[in-house]
Amino acid sequence: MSENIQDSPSETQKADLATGTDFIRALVESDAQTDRFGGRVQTRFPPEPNGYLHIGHAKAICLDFGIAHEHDGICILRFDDTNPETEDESYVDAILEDLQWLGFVPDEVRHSSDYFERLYEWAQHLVRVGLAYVDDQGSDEIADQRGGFGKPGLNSPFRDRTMAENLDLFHRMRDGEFPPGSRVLRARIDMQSENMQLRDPVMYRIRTAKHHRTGEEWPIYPTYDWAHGQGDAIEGVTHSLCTLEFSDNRALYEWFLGHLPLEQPAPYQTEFARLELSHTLTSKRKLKQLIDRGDVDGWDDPRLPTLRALRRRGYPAAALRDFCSFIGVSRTNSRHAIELLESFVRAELNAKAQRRMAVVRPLKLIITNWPTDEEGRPVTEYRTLMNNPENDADGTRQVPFSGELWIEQDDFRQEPPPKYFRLSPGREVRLRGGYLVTCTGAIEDGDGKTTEVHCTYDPATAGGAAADGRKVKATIHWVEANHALDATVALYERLFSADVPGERTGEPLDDLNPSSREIVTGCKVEPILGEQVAGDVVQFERLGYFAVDAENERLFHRTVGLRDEWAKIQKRQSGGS
RNA sequence: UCGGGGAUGGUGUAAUUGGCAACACAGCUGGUUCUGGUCCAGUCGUUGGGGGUUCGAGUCCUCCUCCCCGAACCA
Repeated sequence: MSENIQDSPSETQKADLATGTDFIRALVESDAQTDRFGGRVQTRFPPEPNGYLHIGHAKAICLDFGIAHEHDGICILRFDDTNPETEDESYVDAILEDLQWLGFVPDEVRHSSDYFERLYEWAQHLVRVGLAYVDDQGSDEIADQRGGFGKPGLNSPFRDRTMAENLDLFHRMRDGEFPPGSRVLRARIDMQSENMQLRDPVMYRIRTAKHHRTGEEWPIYPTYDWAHGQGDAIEGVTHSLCTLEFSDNRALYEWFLGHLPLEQPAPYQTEFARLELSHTLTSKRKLKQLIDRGDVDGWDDPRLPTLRALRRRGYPAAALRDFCSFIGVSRTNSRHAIELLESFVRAELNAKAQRRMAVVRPLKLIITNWPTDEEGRPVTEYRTLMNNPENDADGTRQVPFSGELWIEQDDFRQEPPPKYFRLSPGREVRLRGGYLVTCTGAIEDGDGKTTEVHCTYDPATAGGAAADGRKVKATIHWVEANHALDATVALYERLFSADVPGERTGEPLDDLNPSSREIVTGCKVEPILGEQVAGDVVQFERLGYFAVDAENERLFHRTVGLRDEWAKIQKRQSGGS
């Protein structure tokens, strides 16, 4: 199930062009040379188990694991579970599963909650040396006293308690003597600091919620700032990589570690820009809102950027990894075009996905000169088609063919527009892997809608090549009508129509694309598609890549469409630009 | 308002650390092709603004502008 990604070569040519160095790798490299950590490199990936992993996490994962492994170091998966009110075991499992799918195996799995006892000891140490105190105020008062940008804060009236009193109170907090919210332990730093993070930040709060691992053992819980760097130090992390919004927390990270009796050199934090993608969102809160409102079906709805959704949609993990390595890391806030991600998906799938034929919007095609049997039914024969012209090793398959076929409605026009190469009266095209056929006419219903196309075939063109070397301008796909399987196809478009959801109005939901999903039933697919299993991704020739749904093997999710030259031409013709 | 960070084509990332601004995506043109796919060739186009140092500046100095983050007992 898991792949050894360190040893596997880049999956695509593009990935080979990825830059080998970035500012973080340069930093790590220089530390390795100056022997700051005795030549050791260790990282960690620290998700909070309160939501699902998304494409943004994939970037961090590739970085954290990539850097450690490049230096023969380890990367620990650490669940940052310091807030029992929002965290849950089910997310732990989901994160493990998604991480493995992405292709990474943590060298160790830990939890911040493993360190509660050690953290408690260290906190007492800080109290003893006068660097932490118990504040009896509520969160509103503390917030009021914190001041603002350019406005210094006020010292808490409890800031100068004696060490003995602080220690006693802190012990009693731990013993559960006080109600939630009544007291906190604060670091005693500087209420005048221009860095708000340093204005006596809270280290412990009192909570009665049941913790998913420690149960009711602890009535007090460390905050992120008090747990994170300490967890890094306990594990032996050397390079603590996180996103830009934690930049101001770095001073606090260093302050805590600088005042603790550590045996090893302290790890240090480096920030990088988080991954943003056009036409989508990675905010947990907003994602949850989409689900709660019913805009999407759930956390694995293929329109979402969560890893489970991407997997369900058919995005190969290798494409995600290649993409992440290609975009690199920097400190510049930016938003990558989702088209770039898609180009990696196509590159990977073009090489790996087997070809199949499927007709999404069927139109009957009758070959009027096709032989029939004694009972007047069209004779069936089997054509041999390549499973993947990009990879001979994938071999061939037999596909039934007869004089009664389904073709795509788009592939016939009674009156062809300029540059339209497909079927229309009098026009000859190739049925892929079959024969050259010439359209002799079409039947319409009362509303002028074409219901049946009539053609004659040239028996001398079996396989699709004309003996006389004559060329046709189009090759279309088909499915033999009497052997066809019915299927349903889910066509996806961008979830948000705007490049940057919410840029106009401030509300991303205003930019929701109302037609981000179209479910088409009554599709006709070749019989072998009945043998695909959940998660398989194939190319429907001329249409795109499609993934077999996990529960319904006759439901195909469109992973991504093929590049479509004809669509571009039409767009230009309709005066697009 | 204070502090921190950032700005290179349409988009994103690079530039041997002061020496011909490159790569990819997107676009466009053409070629190949039994997928209007793939592939191949070509093409378009870039250092936020002013001043300075220098033979030479994306890179150094200086002023300005704009953008992002920060005032949870969230992470």
